[in-house]
This record gives sequence, structure tokens and C-alpha cells, in this order.
Amino acid sequence: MQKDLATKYNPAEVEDRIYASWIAGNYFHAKCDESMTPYTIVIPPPNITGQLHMGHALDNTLQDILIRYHRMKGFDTLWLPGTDHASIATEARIVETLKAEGITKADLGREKFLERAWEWKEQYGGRIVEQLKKLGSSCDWERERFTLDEGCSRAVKEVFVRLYEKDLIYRGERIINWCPHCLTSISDAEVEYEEKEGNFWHLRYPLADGSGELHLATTRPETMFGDTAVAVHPDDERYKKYIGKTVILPIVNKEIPVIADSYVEMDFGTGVVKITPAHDPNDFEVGLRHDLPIVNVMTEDGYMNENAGEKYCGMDRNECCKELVKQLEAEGYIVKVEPMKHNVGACYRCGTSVEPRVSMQWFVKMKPLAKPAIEVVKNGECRFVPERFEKVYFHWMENIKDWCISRQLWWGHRIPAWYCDDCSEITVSRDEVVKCAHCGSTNINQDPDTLDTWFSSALWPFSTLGWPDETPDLKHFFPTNTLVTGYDIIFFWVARMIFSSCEQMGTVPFDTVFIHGIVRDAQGRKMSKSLGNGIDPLEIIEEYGADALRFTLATGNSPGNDMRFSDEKVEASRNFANKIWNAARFILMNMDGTEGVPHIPNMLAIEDKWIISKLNTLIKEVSTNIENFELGIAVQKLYDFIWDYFCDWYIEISKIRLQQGGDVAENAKAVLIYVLSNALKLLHPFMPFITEEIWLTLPHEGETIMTSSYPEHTEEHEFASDEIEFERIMTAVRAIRNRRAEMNVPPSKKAEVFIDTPFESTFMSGTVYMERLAYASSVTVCSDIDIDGSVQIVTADAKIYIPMNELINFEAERERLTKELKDAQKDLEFFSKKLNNPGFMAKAPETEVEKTKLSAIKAEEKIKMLKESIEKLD
RNA sequence: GGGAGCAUAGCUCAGCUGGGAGAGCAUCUGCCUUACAAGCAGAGGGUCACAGGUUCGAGCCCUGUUGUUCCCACCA
Repeated sequence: MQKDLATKYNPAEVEDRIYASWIAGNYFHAKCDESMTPYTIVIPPPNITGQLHMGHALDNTLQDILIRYHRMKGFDTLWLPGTDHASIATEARIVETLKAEGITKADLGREKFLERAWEWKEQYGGRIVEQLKKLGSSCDWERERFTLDEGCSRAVKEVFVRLYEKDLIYRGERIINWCPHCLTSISDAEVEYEEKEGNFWHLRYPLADGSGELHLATTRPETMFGDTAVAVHPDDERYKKYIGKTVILPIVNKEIPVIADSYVEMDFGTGVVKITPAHDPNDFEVGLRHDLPIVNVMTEDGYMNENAGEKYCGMDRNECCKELVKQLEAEGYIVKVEPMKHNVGACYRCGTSVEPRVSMQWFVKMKPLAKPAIEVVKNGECRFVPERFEKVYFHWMENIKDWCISRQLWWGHRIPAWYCDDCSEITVSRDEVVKCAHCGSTNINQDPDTLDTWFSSALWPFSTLGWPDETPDLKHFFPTNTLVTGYDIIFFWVARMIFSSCEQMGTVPFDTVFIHGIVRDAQGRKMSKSLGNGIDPLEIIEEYGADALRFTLATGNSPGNDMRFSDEKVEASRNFANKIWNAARFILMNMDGTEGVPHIPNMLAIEDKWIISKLNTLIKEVSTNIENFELGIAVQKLYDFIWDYFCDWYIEISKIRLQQGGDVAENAKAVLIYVLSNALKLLHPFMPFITEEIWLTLPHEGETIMTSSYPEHTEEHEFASDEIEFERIMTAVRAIRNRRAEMNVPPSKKAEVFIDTPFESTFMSGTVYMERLAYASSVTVCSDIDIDGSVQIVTADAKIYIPMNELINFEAERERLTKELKDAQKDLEFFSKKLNNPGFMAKAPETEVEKTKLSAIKAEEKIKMLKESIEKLD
């Protein structure tokens, strides 16, 4: 930065250069120094298929703020970055490219397919990492990891084998959620439910013995080919007599039994339910209890199979529904059709309606794992910020079902299980298996399936630090400290990390989960591809700068709450960056290179003490706010301090002193540099680029602001009484400006100012800059002034006279002063009432009583002065 | 069906352990004052959703109501 710089800050010219210098300086690298206290965050690994979106921008901005703060505070700070292999998403991407070439997965074969996937990863997987850098993320790139790299794979196998050996992983034929588009099972957490309009078809199922018929209601008639029973409640008097009989399944003409099961609700529908174990989770359970056959009527990709009969075989499931209803109608099986809303599950990746399907899958037994995971949050070893998300977590954990972890995909961690063709036993092993562990046969095949992506990300906090090896990193940095993420992935990821860590490491993976909301568009809508309302963070960075984007995301962000993003907000942030830039320009303009490192001079004027004291308070508050994750509050305070206190007041005042030259100017300059330098440090975690750019041009020690020490609060810099004194002057200045503005006096028209005040010395010390700030040709402090025809301004501390006869409308003046008098009297009444309230006097804290007494006295003073002024008008 | 969030200025939102309501944007007025017009100085604008309660004192705590958003849940 040079002194003759443009009046506009140009981030584009600064950011890449600065980021490169940070990389060159190796400042992001955590030392792993045993003598230092560690502070660790592992990044929520973005998908390699992903592009940086506002959610990432927010998440990583918050992380970088915490990381940079702790690094400056002297922690051995590690922000461990990496990416997720995102099995479904990536595989879908590869399948798409293959489709464009006219081939399928199967055509290519597993090995070749994986080659393609790795190629794709090499080519595009780093894209999002580069985008994170644009944001200023100070990740330790030397430690970058990938959920499918060798180390993570080893951790995955280790955990799988351990859980298998403890009987916490099992394989079984269960009903799972099947995505007919992705062609794989998905976990319960991966299903999104949406209420949809549908129909409730009331069907007739005739009794086989011809003694009548049962009416039942269903939302999915097309699954009737898989019906293997009809159920009623055992206590239902209407249907008791039918239990044990059989009905004829329409169209299929198959006899199926009428069974009794208390799962049936007597007062819903007709009280009779068709049982389709292969296509409904509840029916599956009923089927297990009654030992019913399971008849699957659909193919993997959602078409009817041979069990649906010749007419419907090969038909799309929805098409089949329509056609079947026509046939049922024609044959008189439909009693009535009711419109009905019901919840339909959709694959969270592709949106296709999931199909409950019975198949052989691997599961993690959740109940035993959930128990300690609940405990560590209950006892506070791991806490959520804000706390209300603990409730969400508990609810999920306490009602958790077994986790289906196998996926019928190729891209991912292959399940380390081998099946023997000879003895049909399973061998599960960390290492490549060549022989069946049971019979020694070499006729073995590895399970073709891979693991749920979240299985590997569940291990992320320790697998990335070297586990299962006892690495120095693991010893030093684990458990990590803060996990920063959105509330939308508490189930997918946070919960799973917690129980995985409890089980494998015997401890929590992090002490705090800092939850944020989602970034919405200016109208409050969720940003989505289909709506096309997404805002690209990279475009914002290009136009306004990364600092402005970060500042926007941090401002007004309160933990766990959603926020709206709009151009106006970024503009405000950009303006703030520019404000700082210009403040720095002003200071640099006045420097001659002899200033020395930032320091506080020996001789301090009242305004110096005021700004230093304010800075001191700011340091304390901002630190506390950051440590309490109140980043939005912290950033607001920084904004106010820099803009209002420092720029609007201190810099303005300093101008006069700088012009005076000599020691006065030198001292002012020293304070300017000291305050700016410290304010930049406080702001650095939020706006890393501009703070670095400016800090380097100021006198400084060290190579970079990012490793400079964070300012510390000290009692030495508390000047409470000076603050009060100085604020008397500020109040007077504001009052004068206000009066002049109301009278439409332009700043160029200067006027004499006379001040009558009990705080003579205070105002004496301020006369010079009052001239400038209050547009005075001269300021005179004296008592017993009697100037006829002046504008009179009354504050609690002073009576101010401005002789401007020609501008005065005496009648209006009287009105104004009378109104002010009334207001002051109201104030006094308010405070007096409090002071006369025995309850208040007895129970309110002493400081509060003192404060009220002081306010009452001030009001009294003001009333006295206002009365005098009004008299003078007469 | 269960749970949670939100409701504060025209708009978007802060308000951290209860002590006379804040910011940004927008509006209005006056200023190109030698860092900044992406700026400076000022002004207007609020029954803090509603109804009770606790308290000396409530935007904040408690109860209920209304509106709104979200999460969870197997009523076919």
C-alpha cells in the first residue's frame, strides 16, 4: 500500500497476492508442538462433485474466524481440510458421462469404472478446494485429506472389522429404502418425506368361502400383487369372525389368509389392511410376526416384475397403478375412492420416490452405540451451540433404528467381507482375503457393495489425524475442539461422528458443535438449483471482495438461525472495507517513517484516553463474544468502533492536532497508529485480506498480522472518568450540530460559541477541536454569560450560546426550549418515581440506584438551565 | 401426531446474565469540511404479534392464543 493510493479499496488486486504470501510463509501449518495448547477444527469435507455455494461460504467463514482468532491467541491451531468422495453423487456423475458416450456401468466393468472415477476426482476434485482458498480459508493444506484416501480407507476397514467382531455390524435381509434411480439402498436419514395429494382406494376382497367380502383401503393398489395376507385388529368385533379365513386376492385370484395383528388401527380406513411384506416397512414387520411369504413385485428400477402378471409385467409402477385401477373398476372391485394426503419418501440425492424393498444388506446395530453418544452430550462433554439442538439430537438418538450401511455402488469403500462358495461362511478382514477363514477354500468372492459415504465421514475427526495409528497429530490434536456445521446435517454426520468416536476412541470427537442456519435468498427462499436463485459466492468475491462476503455472512448471524443474503448487505460490507481503507490512507498520509512500532505515548490528551479506553473495552467484549460463538455481535461492535468512534470522532479530532505539529502531532499520530493497528488485529479474523494489506504498511513487528498477537484487555487502559468527561464534549458538539442543522446553517457559515458550564476544564481542553467539529469560529468557555439574542442550547453539562441574531425566530426558539423543558421534566418525573419507590430502593442493585440518582440530578440541572434560557428570551 | 424456531422502525435483522428500544438499507434536510459522495452532519419513523402472570422493574422469564417457517413420526 502506498500513500498516493486510490480512494477505493480494490480487493481483486490484493487478495490473491496476500493469500499466496500466507502460503509461502507456511502460516497455516500447525506445529504439533507438545508445549502449546492445541485448537483444532476439522472441516466438514465438501463433496468432490460440489461447487462452492453460500452454505460452504458461511460454514467456512465461521470456521476461519474461529481459527484465525485462536491462532493469534497463541494456540497451536489446526484447521484440517479435505474432501468427501460422495459415493452416490460422484457415481451418478460418472454414469452420466458414460451415458453421453453411449455406454453403461456394466459395459465398462468395475475396474475400468473406478479408473474413470479416480480420473474424474483428479480432474475436478480439487476445484472446491481452490474455491475455499478464494474465501481466505487458512486451512493447513499440508494435512489435506480425502475420505477415500489410503489412511481413511484403513480407518474404515478397522472400524468395520471391530464393529463386526463385536456383533455391532450384521448382514441380513431386511426392508430398506431403495432408490429406483440411483439403484441402491439408502439409509432412513437419506429419505425426505413430502406430503402429496393421493387417493385412498377402497377395495373389495371377497372371502374364499363365499360368505361375503372384506373392504380395505390402500394408497398403493399396485402393490396388491405382493399381498400375502389381510389383517384386522384382534379386538375388532366387526371382523373377529373372519380371522383365520381366507380371501381371494382380486385379479391375481390367489387365496390369502385373514390375520389378526394389533398394528391395525380399528378406526382408520375400514379397519382392514392389506399386508404386502415386500413393499411396506410395517407390513414387513407384520409378515415377520405371522411368518408370511414375501412377494416382491418390482424390479430394481421401479418396474413391475413377473409377479405382477403378464399384463403388468414390465410396466412402470405409476403406470401400473393407473391401469390396475381401471381394471379393478371395470371388474367391480372398487368400493370408492377418497382423495387423501399422504407422505411420500424421496431420495435426498435425486428426488425419486423411494421404494421400500426387501434385500440383503449390512447394518450397524445402533442401540448400543447410541447410549454412550447420548451420555456424552447429557453430561456436557460435548455441547451444542445453541443448546436447543441437543433436544433434536437426543430425540433422534433415542429413537434410532439400525443403520443400513451397504450401497449398491462401486465408488466408495468396498465392504471388507468375503463369501465362501464352498461353506458359505463370511470372512471379514482388515486385509485382502484369499482364503475362507472357516474352511480354507480359495473359492471366495468379496462383497460387491460399498459403504455409505457417511460411514467414512463419521470417522473424519480421527481418521484424518492418523488413526488407527497413534500418531503425534492424533495425540496432540484429538479430541478436536469445535465442529462448525449447519443444522441440516446433524443426523447425517454430527450424530454419527459422536457415536463413532465414543466407540472407537472412547471419547468425544469435539467439545463443541457450533450450529449455524442456512443462507437464503433476499426473499427468504432456500437457494436451490431448480429455483435458480442461488448466489455464487465466487461472483460476489469477484465483485465485492472476499472480506466483504465474509463480513456479510458474519454480520447479523446468530447461532442456529437462518439468514438472508442480499446485494445491499454486501454493499454495506464493501463500504465498510472502503471506510477502513480510507482511514488507513489518512494515517499513512501523515506518516514520515519515524513513527516506530505501535505504542501509546506518555502524554495523553482526553480524547486519546477516550479512544484507548473504548478500544480496551472493545478488546474484552469482542474476545468474549467470539469465545461464546456470538460472532454476529462481535462483528457489529467492531463495525461501530471503527466507523463511529475511530473514524467519525477520533480521526476528525486528530486532524487539528496533526496540523499543529510538534509533540502534539507526534502523540496523535502514535495513538492513531496504535488504535488502527489493534483494531485491524481484532478485525482480522473477519476480514483477513484488507487487515493484512493495511497492517503491513503500518509500523509493525513480525511478518504477518495473522500470527501477530491478539490484543489483550488491560486495566491500565481503563479510563472510565476520562470517557465520561470526553462524552460531555461529544454531547455538546452533537447538540450544536443538531441545532445548526435544524436552522439550516451550512457548515461554511461559522459562528462564535460560548459555553457556560460547571465542567470548565473539560471544555477548555476541547475548545480547539470543538471549533472544527461544531463549525465554530471560536469557542469561549466562561461563566455568567449574558448574550442577548443568542441561540441557546442546553445539555445536561452545559449551556451553549451561539450569537446568530439574524437567524433566530424568537417565537420558535421559545417553543423549542419549552418543549425541551417539558421533556426534561418528564425525565425527572420518571427517575424520581423510581427513587421514591420503596421496592426499587430496597431491591434494585446499588449500581442501578446510583445510575438513577445520577440521571435525576442531570435532569434537574437541565431543567434549571432551560428555565434560565427561557427567561433570557423574555 | 410430537418437537423446535421466528413474530421488534417502511424493508432485512441485532438486542449476549431482566434496568428508559438499536444497526444497515430506504425516506427527508443540509453539505464535494484537504481519508472516504461506496462519504460527512442532522431528522423523521416502533402498543417490541395478542392476552394473562412473575418481578421494585419485562422486548427479554412463565402460561395461554394467533400467525408463520422448519424438523421428526409406520396410521395402510
